[in-house]
Amino acid sequence: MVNEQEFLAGYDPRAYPAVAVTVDVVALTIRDNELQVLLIQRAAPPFAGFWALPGGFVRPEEDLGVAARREFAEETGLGGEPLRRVHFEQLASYGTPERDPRMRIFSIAYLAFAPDLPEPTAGSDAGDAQWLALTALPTRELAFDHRKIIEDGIERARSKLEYTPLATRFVGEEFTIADLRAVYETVWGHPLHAGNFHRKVLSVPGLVEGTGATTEHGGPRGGPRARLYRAGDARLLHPALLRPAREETVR
Amino acid sequence: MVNEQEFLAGYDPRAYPAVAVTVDVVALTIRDNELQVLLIQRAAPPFAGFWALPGGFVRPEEDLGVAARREFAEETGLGGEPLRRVHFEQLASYGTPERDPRMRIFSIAYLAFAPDLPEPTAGSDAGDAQWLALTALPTRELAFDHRKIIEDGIERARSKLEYTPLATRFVGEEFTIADLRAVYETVWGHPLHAGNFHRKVLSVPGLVEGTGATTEHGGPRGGPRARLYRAGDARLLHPALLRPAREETVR
DNA sequence: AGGGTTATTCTCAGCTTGAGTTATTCTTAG
DNA sequence: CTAAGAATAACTCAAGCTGAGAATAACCCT
Repeated sequence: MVNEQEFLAGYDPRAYPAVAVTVDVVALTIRDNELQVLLIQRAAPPFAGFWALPGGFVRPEEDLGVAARREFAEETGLGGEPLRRVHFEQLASYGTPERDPRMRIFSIAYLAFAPDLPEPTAGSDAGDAQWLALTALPTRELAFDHRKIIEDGIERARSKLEYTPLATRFVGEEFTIADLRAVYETVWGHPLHAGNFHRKVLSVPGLVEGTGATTEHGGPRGGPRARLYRAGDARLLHPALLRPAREETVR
Repeated sequence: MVNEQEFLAGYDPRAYPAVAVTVDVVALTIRDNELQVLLIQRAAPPFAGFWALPGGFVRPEEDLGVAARREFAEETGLGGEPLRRVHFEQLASYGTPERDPRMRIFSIAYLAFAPDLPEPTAGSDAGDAQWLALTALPTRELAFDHRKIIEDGIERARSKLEYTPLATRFVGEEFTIADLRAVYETVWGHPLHAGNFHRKVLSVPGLVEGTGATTEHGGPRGGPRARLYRAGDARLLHPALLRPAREETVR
């Protein structure tokens, strides 16, 4: 047994089997009223033909968050202002020795939240990138431990909706309370009481601020014009917008 | 620009400058009514004489969590059942290119919560390991980005007390409600209403379960014998035990 | 013009919270 | 031995928040 000092001082890590560090991005968006995740189809082994998260090696002088944004941008063709509206945060790291059959690869996963984006095929250099609905995920063959990473990302997203204004990242610059409610219902996967949600959203300080304007028309199936809102300046929601407790998740 | 498949398939990462992956452990405990963190004093450059988190390289066939536990055990001399009572969880990863002057080192930080432990000098192989009160931290010179890592760990601990039974990890097997309250007050850094805390702890399902026994004596300055409790089987607290909102943290 | 749909506002009971109080048990100082 | 001080545990009460349901009004479509 040696301690850190001796280890760092007396040992050349280059003598170790090489390791590599990648970033993988769990990019979530809402399309067609479904939560969708960005996947690319692998062309080469291992896991050729399997679907995988966008990601790749961190470059020598590159910061982790920068690498995650770069990988996301490469696959989606997104840049400039639209890219700035996408929220990135570090999710977790994965480093089981056998997670990649070629060598020891540590992956630092990032979570990205984007408003409704176009199919990524146009303008990107990824031959086979696509948004996939979460409901279609169980039947897909996923590479490496990416299924686990996606599950972790979804759980993070669900809980972050509770106590941060993250939901506003899934909608456009201006939105209605119903738009916001649709985000919560989609991510949490069950319907909410429209009246109570409305009351709650307006009562939490800094969640949304009114623009004074309304939608041009009512909804496609009727109803009055809805008021438009912008994201407020809160970074945490107090009191939080809690999802209904499910007994199973507690124990 | 190449995508992940081409990159992984066509590029030998060994041609890159070598990178290394370490784990660092933010181990928190409560001693003398203060939140304390485990630090070791570096003997060799860089940052010789500075204090640092226990940590070291992840071994070739070693899982991340295992590496974190190993590093913690090496510094504290802890093993067996006492070590099993320590809670470990992954905190975050740090990989800024210039965070270590020698080479590109990615660090995956873990957070550990332990009940009152002895000074780590006895039985460990770390010449200069010690528990340091958080209040003494600002005047210490810390190596690398370890100050930032500790801050992230503390914030994580504070918020995990709210919605998990983590506080029971800072006390012994059996404890009184007052013991538990002391944990919350110490970690959150401000006093709580004893009566309300008592009511709340007993009303959250699965947080604690009574043992039927009481303490042998009353408190050192008087008061009746307190009932003893054990940790319950809840993994999440519903409803959560929220810390009083501080306006500054919200925006 | 009328039926169905939706945004927004109300009502109301039940629950939780913050703050304060009370009864009781125990330690310590005198 | 006794009184003062301290802490546990239980209780009260007002205020705020939640879930459920309903009312109102604006708007789409046929």
